[in-house]
Amino acid sequence: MAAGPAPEARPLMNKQTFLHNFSHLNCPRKTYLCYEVELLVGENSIPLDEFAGFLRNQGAAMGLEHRHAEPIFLEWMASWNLDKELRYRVTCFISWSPCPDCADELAEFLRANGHVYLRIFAARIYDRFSGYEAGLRALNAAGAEVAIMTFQEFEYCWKNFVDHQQDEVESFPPWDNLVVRSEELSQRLAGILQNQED
DNA sequence: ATTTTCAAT
Repeated sequence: MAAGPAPEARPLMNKQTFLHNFSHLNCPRKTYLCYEVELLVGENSIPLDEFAGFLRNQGAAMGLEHRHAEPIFLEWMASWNLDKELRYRVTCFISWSPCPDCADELAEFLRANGHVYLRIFAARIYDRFSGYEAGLRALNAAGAEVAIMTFQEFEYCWKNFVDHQQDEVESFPPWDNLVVRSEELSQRLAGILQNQED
């Protein structure tokens, strides 16, 4: 292998931050979003490591504009200038599912960017605002795959987005009832996506 | 924390 430049050390999430924010046992007032991008070439997908990382929503500080995680992510995506002649799959792992407004913004983005396929795995369903069901359906209808994170996705994030401080990746430490809670949320989401009413 | 929702819907 030729010795290229040192790989960019992309920021990794603190272990406690991940466990606290993605757990079903908590309802933190903040949202974390991990993302990765693959280039789709024929039957293959090529991970684009320069477009992988995580972010969180902004706000809660006095005087600063509150921003949900999704508009920030949309801004980042726009800055990447992904080639419209190519096809990409963008995957997000987000600790709260998108609120109605963010779901609409994401749907609008997808309508304007047919070269981007979006998958969203949410740890929990954010149902604080009325219309959240319709928002998730709109996102789904715009072509996004919307799903609940299962053990597999939590473990994947743990391996790929979390700082283990050592070379060896510790195995993901699941919380109580992870599998059951994830399954319940998946059932609930399936009902939301199938339903035509609110 | 026996925390409960991207805080102020």
